[in-house]
Amino acid sequence: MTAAVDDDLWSAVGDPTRRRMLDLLLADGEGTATSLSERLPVTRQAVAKHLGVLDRVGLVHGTPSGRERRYRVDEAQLARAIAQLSAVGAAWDGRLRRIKRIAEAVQRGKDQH
Amino acid sequence: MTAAVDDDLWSAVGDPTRRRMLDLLLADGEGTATSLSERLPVTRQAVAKHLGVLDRVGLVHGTPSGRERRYRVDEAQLARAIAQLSAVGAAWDGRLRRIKRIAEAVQRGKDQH
DNA sequence: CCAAAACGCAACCGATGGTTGCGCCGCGGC
DNA sequence: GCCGCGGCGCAACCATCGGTTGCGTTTTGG
Repeated sequence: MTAAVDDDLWSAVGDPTRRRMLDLLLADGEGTATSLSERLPVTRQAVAKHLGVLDRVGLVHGTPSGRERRYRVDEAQLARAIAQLSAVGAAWDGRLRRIKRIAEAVQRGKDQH
Repeated sequence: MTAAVDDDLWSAVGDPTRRRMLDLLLADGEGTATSLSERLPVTRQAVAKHLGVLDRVGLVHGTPSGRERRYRVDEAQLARAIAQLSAVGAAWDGRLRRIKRIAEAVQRGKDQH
C-alpha cells in the first residue's frame, strides 16, 4: 500500500533550493531572505518566494522584526516531513526486499529442477 | 553537512504522479503507458512523458514488445534513490535532535538558575 | 534626518506537468 | 491477405513554477 503522503509537504521539500534553505536555517537557527540569498546561488526574490511556499505548508514561520523578517524552522512540521520521507522509502524498500526474496525462491526452484 | 544528493534522481522521485507510477510498477512487476494511465488520474501521454523522465534517470527501463512497450523498475537505481531519501532525512533528523538537546540543556540551566 | 538596507509587488522568461489531436504501425479476426 | 483496432509517438497548446530584473516602500542607524 502506498504510504499516505501529504503531497504539499513533499513537494515543498522536493525543491533542491528549498532543501538547502532548510539546511541553512537549521544550521543558523534563523535567517532572512537576504541573509539566505547571500549563501545561495539565487536572488533574494527567489528566496523570498520559497520562504513563502515553506511558510504556507508550515515548515517555517516568519516574524517581522523591524525592517527584517526573520524565519525559523518549525521543528514539528519538519519532523512530519522527515517521517513521510522515511515512510515512502520504507514502503519501497519493503517491496524491493519482497521481490528479491521471490527472485531467490525462483532461483532455488531452478537449481533443484 | 548536507547529504550529497543527486538532484536528478530526487526530482524524478519528487513528482507525486511518478511516485504512484513507481508504486504501481513495483506492485505489478511491469506495465505500459496505457496500463498505468488506466489506474492514474492522468492521460496516457502524461504517463508516457513521466516514463521518459524515469527512464532517463535510470529508475525504469522500457523494452518494446510487439506493439507495446513494457516498463519495469530498475531495482538498483531505486535502491539508490531510497538511500538518498533516508540520507537527507537522517541529516535533518540529526540536526533536530541536536537542537532538542541544546534546548533541554538551556532548560536545565534555567531550572538551577 | 536622510541615505542605505531590507522588504514587497509586478512583469517577464524558460522549463515542466498536463491536455487534445493526429498519424503510424503491429496484430488478430474474417 | 487485408483491414480495423489498440497501442504508441509526435506536435501544439496551456497553466504553473522557479527564476530573473526593475521599481516603489518602509525602517533604521549614523
